[in-house]
Amino acid sequence: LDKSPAAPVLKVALPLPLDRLFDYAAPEIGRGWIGCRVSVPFGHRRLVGVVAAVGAADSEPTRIKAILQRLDAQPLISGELLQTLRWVAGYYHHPLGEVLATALPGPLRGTRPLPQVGETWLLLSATGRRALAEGAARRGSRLAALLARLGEGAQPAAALDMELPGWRDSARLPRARAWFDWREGAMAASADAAAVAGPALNEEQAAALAAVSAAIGSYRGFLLDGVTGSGKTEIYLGAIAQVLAGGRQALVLVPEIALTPQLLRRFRERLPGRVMALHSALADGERARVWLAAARGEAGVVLGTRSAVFTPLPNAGLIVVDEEHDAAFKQADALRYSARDLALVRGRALAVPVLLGSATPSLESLANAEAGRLQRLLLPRRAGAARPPSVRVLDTRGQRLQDGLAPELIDALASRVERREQMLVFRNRRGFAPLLACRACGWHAECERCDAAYTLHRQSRRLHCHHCDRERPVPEACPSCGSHELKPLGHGTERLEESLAQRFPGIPVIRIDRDSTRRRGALDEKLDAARSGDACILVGTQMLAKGHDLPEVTLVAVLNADAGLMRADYRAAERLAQLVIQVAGRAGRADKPGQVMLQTLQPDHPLLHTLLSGGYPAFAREELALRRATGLPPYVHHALVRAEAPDMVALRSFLQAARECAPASAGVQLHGPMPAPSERRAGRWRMQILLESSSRPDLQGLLGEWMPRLRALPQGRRVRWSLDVDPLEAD
DNA sequence: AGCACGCCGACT
DNA sequence: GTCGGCGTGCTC
Repeated sequence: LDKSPAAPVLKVALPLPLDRLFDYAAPEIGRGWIGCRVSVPFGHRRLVGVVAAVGAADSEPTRIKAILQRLDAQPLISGELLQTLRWVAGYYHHPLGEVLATALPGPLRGTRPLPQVGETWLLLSATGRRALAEGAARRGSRLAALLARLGEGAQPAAALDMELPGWRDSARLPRARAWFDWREGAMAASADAAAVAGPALNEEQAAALAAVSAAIGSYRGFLLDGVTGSGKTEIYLGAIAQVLAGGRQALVLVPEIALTPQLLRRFRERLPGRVMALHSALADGERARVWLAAARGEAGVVLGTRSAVFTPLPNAGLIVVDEEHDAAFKQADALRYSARDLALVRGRALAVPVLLGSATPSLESLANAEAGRLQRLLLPRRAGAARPPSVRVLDTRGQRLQDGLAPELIDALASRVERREQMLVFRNRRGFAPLLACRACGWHAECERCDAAYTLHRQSRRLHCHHCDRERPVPEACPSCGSHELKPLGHGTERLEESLAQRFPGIPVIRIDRDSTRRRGALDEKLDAARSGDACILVGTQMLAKGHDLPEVTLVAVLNADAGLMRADYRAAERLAQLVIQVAGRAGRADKPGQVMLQTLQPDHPLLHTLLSGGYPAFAREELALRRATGLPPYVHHALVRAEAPDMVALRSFLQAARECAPASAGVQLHGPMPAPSERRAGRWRMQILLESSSRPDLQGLLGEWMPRLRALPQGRRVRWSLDVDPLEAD
């Protein structure tokens, strides 16, 4: 190989926490290498990196090694995506190599050849169609479900994996084997399926869609602010259909929990053969195939969760972020990006409209609309003329609660049980009881490694720490005084399920939380049961509040609605307001008005008043004014250096040194080091330094100077630390 | 991040 | 006498 000083080298970004590129030699170096993956020798290992640039070496020529292998003939990451990922590395002050590794699906981070893009599709053969027509499969069987599904058109195997677990066994049954045809290849396989027509749009919907349509072909940010049930999805589908008709791609981001088979089915019915899903439940190989299909422009619509924001879109036409206020769009570890913010960054770079939708927009997006950076589209009416639910506040001060429920709530539940209706009891604590305490001496079970109480789980008969996942058996006697009077205090979803089932034996109680839906498909079984319309009481956490349509629910009860207001976290009010509105949105339809009951110890809280009298818009106005007056986001910008270590002294000395080496900047205030909100977690002490500025450029400028110094601090070796730009929690 | 190198305590 | 603790330095 030519190693003369003038020879250009590849500047390779490697998946390491080192903020620089490494020089490698290769034959015929030119710009065609940029964005290609290469396997390279690195110390005693071999790594796969991405060529970020080509140019003159800035390391000693003798130290430059040659690459081992070029993995891509054509760039895998190119154009706008590469540009955006560079921007991400800069904005979040994260090494480019790690950013690239985050953006690539797992299988593409290695040296193995790229998976075949063509998906496997399953469709009915002629005998299969006859079998379907004759009802050859037993009604209600998995085989019958598979036949029915394929009767709608060909299906990708991956979609069936999600919707009909175990379908492969059914398809292989000897008597049924010939009913099915397998096809390798493009989505054209199902192009014969006819699109299901959508409902006619009302006036506001038509206006909103027209505004988005007019923006197709250039960048424009929209905030689609529509109450629950106002038909935001119809706007998405309408805009996507137009984009597809123009031969362009659409990217749709949804929170993890919202990407259910039902949503997928709805998209697929309306846009047959065009929708590919991208989410964490997919096998790695499948994710890689969808990603590659998008990169080749073959995927028309990519519907995915947070990480799908890194999907390549060579023919981009539109980006949608549904439930844009949802915290799940912010990655909470490693590279702490906000998929919602990145959607806007990409939209601008791609020159396509970006549609942020929510019934309860984030205050960030509302402020952006206020400042003219987003165009606000309002859908103030529930489609189909459904009435909004009425809301009652139940003051539990001085009340005698039974099983954690106020008498008025019990009456309300009882009357609906009698009428065989559906109700939903929301409680944001899973487990049986949030506390196990000793009646004799006041001791309570506390995690040894965190500053948090153990939650009692009765089903598993264990104490469970929700902060570090540690589990231990329930003690027989109080470890402090030996008394046997250990008593569960408080009511988690598990306990509510039990007590409601006892109180109302004639009606099924369905619990929906992380514990009860751990098994694959369990959530959908439970939601299907609820959607069947049969009378039941649904008990659950946050999971119940998000997105699922439960039109038969006539009563929604929120227990401990104020729990969030006790906390110092300045976003608690926003989250509570969103939660209340979202949960309330689950209740009622046109012919069955819904009732919402909020059980609280703070019935006079101003937030509740504003929210109940003026709805979310009034709350948001007030809260934004408060944020502005008190100098909080979105009117100032935050960055947070978090650090944790088992050794408190090492932790302090790192953050002290960090603070001392911070460059002075008139526009940026530093606060701390101070203890993190939960000061000890999983045996580690946690502290942080908060940066605050009304100017993003000032904040970015400081971080740009500070981060390299911070990385060079020797004290940093003994702690785990990270930077969070635009953190969701900052106190 | 890994991984090697290097200098000090308790073991076959 | 060695096995192994983790501090520190380096990786094109």
